[in-house]
Amino acid sequence: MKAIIPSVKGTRDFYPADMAVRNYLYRTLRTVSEQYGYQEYDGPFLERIDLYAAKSGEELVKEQAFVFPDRGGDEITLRPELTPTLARMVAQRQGELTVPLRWWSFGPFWRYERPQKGRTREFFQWNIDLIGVSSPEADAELVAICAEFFRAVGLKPSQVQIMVNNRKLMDQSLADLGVGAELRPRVFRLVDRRDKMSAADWDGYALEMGLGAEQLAGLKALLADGELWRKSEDFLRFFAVLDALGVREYVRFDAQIIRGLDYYTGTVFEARDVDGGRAVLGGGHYDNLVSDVGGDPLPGVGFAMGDVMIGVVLEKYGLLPHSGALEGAALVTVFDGERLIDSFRLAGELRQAGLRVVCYPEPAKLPKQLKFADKMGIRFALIVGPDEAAQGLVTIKDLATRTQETTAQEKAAEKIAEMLAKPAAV
RNA sequence: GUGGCUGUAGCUCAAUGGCAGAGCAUCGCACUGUGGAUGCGAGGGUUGUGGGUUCGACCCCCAUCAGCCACCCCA
Repeated sequence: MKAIIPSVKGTRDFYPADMAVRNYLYRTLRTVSEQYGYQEYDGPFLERIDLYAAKSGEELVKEQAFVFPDRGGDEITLRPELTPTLARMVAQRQGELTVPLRWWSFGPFWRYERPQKGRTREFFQWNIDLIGVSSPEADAELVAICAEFFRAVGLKPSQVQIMVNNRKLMDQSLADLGVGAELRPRVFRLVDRRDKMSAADWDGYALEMGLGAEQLAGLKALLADGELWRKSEDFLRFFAVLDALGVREYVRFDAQIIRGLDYYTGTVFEARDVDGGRAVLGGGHYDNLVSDVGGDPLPGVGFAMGDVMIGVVLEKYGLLPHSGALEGAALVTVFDGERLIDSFRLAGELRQAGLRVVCYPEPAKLPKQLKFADKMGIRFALIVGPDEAAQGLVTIKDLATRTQETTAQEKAAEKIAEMLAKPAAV
């Protein structure tokens, strides 16, 4: 191959088969979102850098956003996340929006990261938030939506688990251990890193930051305590909702889940491939998001799921749709040069009747045309040769069932609908 | 941004420093009114790119780009 201009690093080309996967995700998460009464929204793909500088932390803007000057000299960024945009949109119309808001979105985002498996520089993300209520039930609803999505794509609780914790509970538990308030944020970071360090290093790090030996022992006991949530009234209510919604089996308490983001103030959760440990989505409860961009305080809970990692996981479990097929489509074959125009005419009539129709664009041998239909996943092939043409007939061949019948051309659309209704089997 | 591994046909991969190959896929033919099989055949390569060492480089060295892995980060 010579001199093909390469694509931008970390971007993906969406061939029809890839596009089918992307649309499958979009369709599925839309269905789940809408079943819970959430409304779709979106913001601009370009934002002023100030929007993120105000909030998300230095790392995001300085290291991981695509930033460039526009012709007027303003610093513009390709959006690396949606939450600040959401906060602004809510703040701008805070007086007129009816809370609680239930909003979702699916669109492209860009982060200037080093690409690897499950991580690209251009990706799609599902964002879904419930804003305006602060209750364990609201948090549970979002977690339930996660679980419903997993169920909808065929992921089982044995394959993916949503792990939940609560920062307030952890904060209180640390206080009970005698850990001072000023030290607790650093202990959170420590907890967040536990799987990334050796046990010895982790212990050393803990002691170094000022934890006493008995406090460290207490912390370890805390992290290992799978029943810690039972001490929390909020958690009891939270899990009761998940029970009621029938998704309890997807969710489990894990005191080690902290999440990196500073703005989470209560419930935090992330979902992972059980056999791989990589997070496919994450979210939590926040109290101050809207006030951070200048609005009045308004609590909320939400999560974000990228298309890349969930795609990797679905692929791994063989849950991606084998796409490419032109569902329910028909191919009108071309018998010879003289009848080419008749084929186009028939194709046009069938389209008028509501069918998805491909017309072979030139005369060719019948086997070749049938092979083409096969490879394209087109189920029906229509043949009008001299025999049929003389009587205004058409032969409809069902490639899936290997059967065919000949009918009047006017009845072809009807006949195909009839054949479509029958399961293809095979 | 840091460290490491890997780049050979569309795909998966071979080839002691000595003639760049196979399978699958694609296309054609067997097959002028019937598809997934079979057989035969064809096309397809500046070995990621650019330098260097060597009589000679897919192979060794340097750089660069890309993919992957770990870190970082995970909005």
